Amino acid sequence: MMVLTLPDGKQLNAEASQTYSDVIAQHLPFLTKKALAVKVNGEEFDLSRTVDQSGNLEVLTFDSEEGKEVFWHSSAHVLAQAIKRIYPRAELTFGPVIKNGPGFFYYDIYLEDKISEDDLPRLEEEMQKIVQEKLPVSREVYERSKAIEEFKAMGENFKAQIIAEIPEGQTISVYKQGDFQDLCRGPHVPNTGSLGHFKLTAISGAYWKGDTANPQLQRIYGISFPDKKQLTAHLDLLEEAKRRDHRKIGRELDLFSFQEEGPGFPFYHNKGSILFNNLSAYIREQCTLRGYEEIRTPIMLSDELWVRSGHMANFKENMYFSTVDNRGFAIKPMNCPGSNLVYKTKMRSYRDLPLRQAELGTVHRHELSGVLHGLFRVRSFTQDDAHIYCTAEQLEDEIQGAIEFTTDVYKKFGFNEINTFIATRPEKAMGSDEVWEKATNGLINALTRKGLTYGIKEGEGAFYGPKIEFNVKDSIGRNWQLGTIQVDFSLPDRFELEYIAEDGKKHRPVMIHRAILGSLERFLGIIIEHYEGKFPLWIAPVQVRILTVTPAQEAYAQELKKIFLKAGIRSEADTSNEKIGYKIREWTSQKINYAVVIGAKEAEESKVALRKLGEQESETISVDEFISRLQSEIAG
RNA sequence: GCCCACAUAGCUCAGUCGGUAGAGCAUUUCCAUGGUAAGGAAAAGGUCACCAGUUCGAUUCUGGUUGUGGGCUCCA
Repeated sequence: MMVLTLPDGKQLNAEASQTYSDVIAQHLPFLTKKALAVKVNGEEFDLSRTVDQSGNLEVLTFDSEEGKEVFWHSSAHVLAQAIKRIYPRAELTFGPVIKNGPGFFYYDIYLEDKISEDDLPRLEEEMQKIVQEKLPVSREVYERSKAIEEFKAMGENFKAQIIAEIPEGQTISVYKQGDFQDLCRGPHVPNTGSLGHFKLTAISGAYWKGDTANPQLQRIYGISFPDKKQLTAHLDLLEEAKRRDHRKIGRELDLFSFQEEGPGFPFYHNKGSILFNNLSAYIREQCTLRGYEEIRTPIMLSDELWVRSGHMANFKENMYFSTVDNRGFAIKPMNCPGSNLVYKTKMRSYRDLPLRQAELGTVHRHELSGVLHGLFRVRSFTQDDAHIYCTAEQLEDEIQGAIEFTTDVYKKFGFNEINTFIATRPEKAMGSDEVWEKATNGLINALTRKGLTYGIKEGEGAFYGPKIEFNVKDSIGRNWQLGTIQVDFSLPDRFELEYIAEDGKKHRPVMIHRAILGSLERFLGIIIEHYEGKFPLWIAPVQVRILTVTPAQEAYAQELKKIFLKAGIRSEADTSNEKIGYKIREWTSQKINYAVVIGAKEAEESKVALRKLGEQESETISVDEFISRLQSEIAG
């Protein structure tokens, strides 16, 4: 007799001869349909397994992350089965569940025939058929040599290789469903009928084990949901994301462009430039309020500096170089070395610390051509960077201040759901364990004191110190990684940074690198998509468009423009020879916050007919009233 | 950088089975003088990304270059 404890503390008795399906059918009938697999004492099993231990039992359904993984992993198997039915010569390789990318799962196959996007509907159909066939999924444990032999006999040479590489002592399991079998750790859903609706979302090339020297594989990405409605909802979300694509909106609203002459180097048009400047001004203002000093360091600095900073050793492939007067220079890929040179221009006292040096620094990084992507991934960008020099004792307070600063800024943009991660010591790292532990604890304590929960990204810290990463969720639920706070014990050493402490002796300060928006370019791209180009008034490049009903109001329109300019309101006038309906349409498509329509009546009485973007009604008010309303809205 | 796809007017896209191209929108001009999501007409606008090759002839076929898009870590 086994005793299983559910997450809510309820206990069930089970016979050793029973399977987990039996247990669920007997004790938890409401879960019979939804159950995909079980987790017993932290380990996941198929429902068809017999109960062989007492302990904690969790029934995995699509509602949990782990349940989704099982669902998607089984979906990948169905994809593979469909591929094998249509392309019997295809050889299977890997078919994992993924966290980011164009699908929830993919399957990499080796096949000489090219599969094209046009072939995907046929595969989807076959997958749907496999679900309707309700094939039971069974698990078998194999002995290594037998498994290799069998997969080789099936022509699955990649699978045979994978099996050969499985570490000694690990169980080799094979899952079968109908005419299909695949090597897999599992667990899987009990029956292909437990799966739902599929959509194959992308097809691309990949390499065996990600190495370009290896054979080229074809990768098919897919998504799946138990419910057709959920699938439709997700496809709608993808459509929505397409509508919000910052590259498209950037062109439509005349914000920025890219030119062949500068791949990866954005050109800001006037309106994009205003947005950029507004972001910068906001960050400057906030930095000043929080006791930061602003500096500006050169774009190009001599090679020796980059040797000293370690960038030549660690970052060279991403840097641009130049030779001037027979001396080597590098264009800065980061701002920290320049900031350190400023630090060293005078003897610093402990009374100067913490010294918070901010820089809106434009850096250049040579990214691989294939990864460039609108404003999200560029080769030249401006960071809202800052370097805080402080004593070890001040570290935690400074980190806490930086956290508060960061979350305040995100909230200003309506990013209310913020997730934080701590990236810990990587394998290759500088500094003693003790120092790392202290720094990591400093980060954890600061987060805890702010009442923030955090995830751990094991081994993902920088080589010179641990970091906090901030993630935000945008208006359509997508996650973006934005700022980081990093503790650095290495650069102060390399640059021999010092301050005179109370004891009259020289000490080494600790350095914190922090960026909130990260890259202004990327951040701008994110808020374009987040707001769908409908920026809040305070940051909008154009806040009001003046629309004349007839050309007779042109003079009044120009007068209003001047008045608005003086009042600090960004406006433009549409005095074109078009009907008002046409102008309203244009104004709407430009997503400008307000329209003021002026006809003969308004011009006569110094009034405006005000209409807000997204609203149908307009309201006639005096110019003064309009200005004071806008000013108070801008002030927030 | 690698793989696949794409590159035709400012934008979105047709088209040419090899005989140098077209629409809608935008632009300009004219008419209409208008009240909250497209009034009408006309004109102008292209070395069909770039460089070679094949051909009597290439925007079209072939190769290369550049740029753009989707991928290229997830692990049986």
